[in-house]
Parts: sequence; structure tokens; C-alpha cells
Amino acid sequence: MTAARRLSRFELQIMQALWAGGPLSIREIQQCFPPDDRPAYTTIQTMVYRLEAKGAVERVKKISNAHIFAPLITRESALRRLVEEFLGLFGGRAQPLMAHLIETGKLSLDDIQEAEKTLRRLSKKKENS
Amino acid sequence: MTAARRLSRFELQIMQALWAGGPLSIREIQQCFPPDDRPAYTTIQTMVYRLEAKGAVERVKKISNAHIFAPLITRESALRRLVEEFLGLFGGRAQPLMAHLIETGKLSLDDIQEAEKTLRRLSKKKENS
DNA sequence: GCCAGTCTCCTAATATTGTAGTAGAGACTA
DNA sequence: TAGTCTCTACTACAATATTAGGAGACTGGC
Repeated sequence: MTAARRLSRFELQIMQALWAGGPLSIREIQQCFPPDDRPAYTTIQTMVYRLEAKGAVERVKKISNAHIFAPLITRESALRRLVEEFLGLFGGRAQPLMAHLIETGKLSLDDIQEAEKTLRRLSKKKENS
Repeated sequence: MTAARRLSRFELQIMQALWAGGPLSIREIQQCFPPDDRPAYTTIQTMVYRLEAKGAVERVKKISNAHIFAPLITRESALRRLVEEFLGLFGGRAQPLMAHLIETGKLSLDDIQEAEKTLRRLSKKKENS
């Protein structure tokens, strides 16, 4: 079960850093935050420890006296969880979300076409099963 | 500025009721929750008051001795805010989100095709401007 | 071996969110 | 108009999230 518990916004930001940058030390995670709004070292630390308690990250090694943390849950599973929740707030329907993504230019035509292809493939597979 | 502050999950659920059902009283909002997990009247009340303090709802009239509340921010602007935040956590890219929606069957082929049409129309408009 | 710097571990204040009780005002009904 | 019911306004408290300080261990250079 990769599920893990619900992660807070801030916790997700830290996971984000780990997903993007591979195993990192506390200091390195801190450096992922913009200089003008960077939490204190110990703030990050507390979060990472909490993530560790939740089973979302683990210590993989020690460089000098610094622990190096790596994500234990995948970006995908976190995304799944989030989307679930997110859609729940909007009646479970994804369509308005899509519409919004398009209107704000977050989705390109290529993205959509790619999606369509995937979808066709999936539905065909279902037919055959 | 329709922006308003960030809304919590529960606050959004209340907004959801208001967006869906038009101006409502506290009691009516409460009734929007499933009977088997319905917060106390005063719990809803507190939330609505907080939403009022945040400028997300306002009192539009009084029926008998009950206040009627209406949303001050649109569903769209709240959605925009949420999506922004949401995507921020995933590097601002919408594609992985799409992929997920498809895999979990949240998006139908119709949805996609509709989206594609919209997108084509939009991009054409842009060309001409 | 000592010093400066960095890191860990523990602790804790503060803010935000979720939850709800109570007192009393106002409204409806017999 | 007395009784009952509903709603408001205020208050309280627990849980969670955010933020960070301080003491002391460890490391690397001199």
C-alpha cells in the first residue's frame, strides 16, 4: 500500500522537491524554495520528519553527518489521491476542470490529441475483454 | 478583486452548496450534506460566518428571522485558484493530470472531443487577432 | 585537539480548521 | 399571550498545519 495518509499543501511542496530532484538533504530541500519566501531550516526539517512518520519519505543514506531523504510514495499515487479529493469538491465531474484548463491555456492541442489516442486505445481494450 | 483568500476543503463544500442551490439559509446549507454525516447546525454556521469574513459570501436578505446567504465569488474564480495551486504542485503541467483523469475513467471520449473542438476554436481566434 | 560550521533531535508557540454548545432574540401557533 | 421552535450571535475547544528556537552531536580544517 503506497497510499499513505493525506498530505498537506506544504508537505506536498516538499515531496515535489524530492520527486523533481531525487534524494536530497534537508538543506537541499530548503534551497528548492524561492529565496524571498524560504522557510527556516528547522521548519523544513519538521515537515520532512513528519513525512517520514507518515511513510512518505525515508532516509536512504548519510553523507557526512547529513541524512539524505528519498520519496517512498510516487508522484502518481499522490496525484491520484489529490485528484480524487479535488474532483469530490466539484461533484466528481472532470469536465468543468478540463474546460478550465483549456481556457487558461494549460492544455495544448497536442495534449488533447494525445489524450484522445490513449482513450481510444483504452476503450478498445475494454471491448475485447 | 474577486480573489478572496484561500478556502479550506470544508469551506469549499459550503460554497459548492451555494453555487448549486442559489442563495440559501444556514439550515438549507446544512441539509445539503448527507444525513449520515451531517455537521451540526452551528458548525455550518461558523463556517458560513468565516466565509463571510473572508468575503466569499454575503447576506442578501432575511426571510422571517433567517439570513439568506449568497456566494460573492464565482465558482470559476474558485476553481481557477484551486487549479493554479494544484498544478503548482506538479510543476504547472496539466498533462499528467489529464493522463490520470483518463486512466481512472473520469473523462469520456465525448469530453475529450468537446475539449478538442473548443481548443481549435480558441486557437483559430487567436490567429486572427 | 580545537574551533567554526552544520546537522539532528526535541520542544513548542501560533494559526487555521473543524466541531459544537449556550443564551437569548424573534417568529409562529393554539 | 404563553409555549414552542428556529435562528443568531457569541464562545469554546480539539485537531491539524505551520513555523521555528535551542541544546548538543558530528565533521572538517588548521
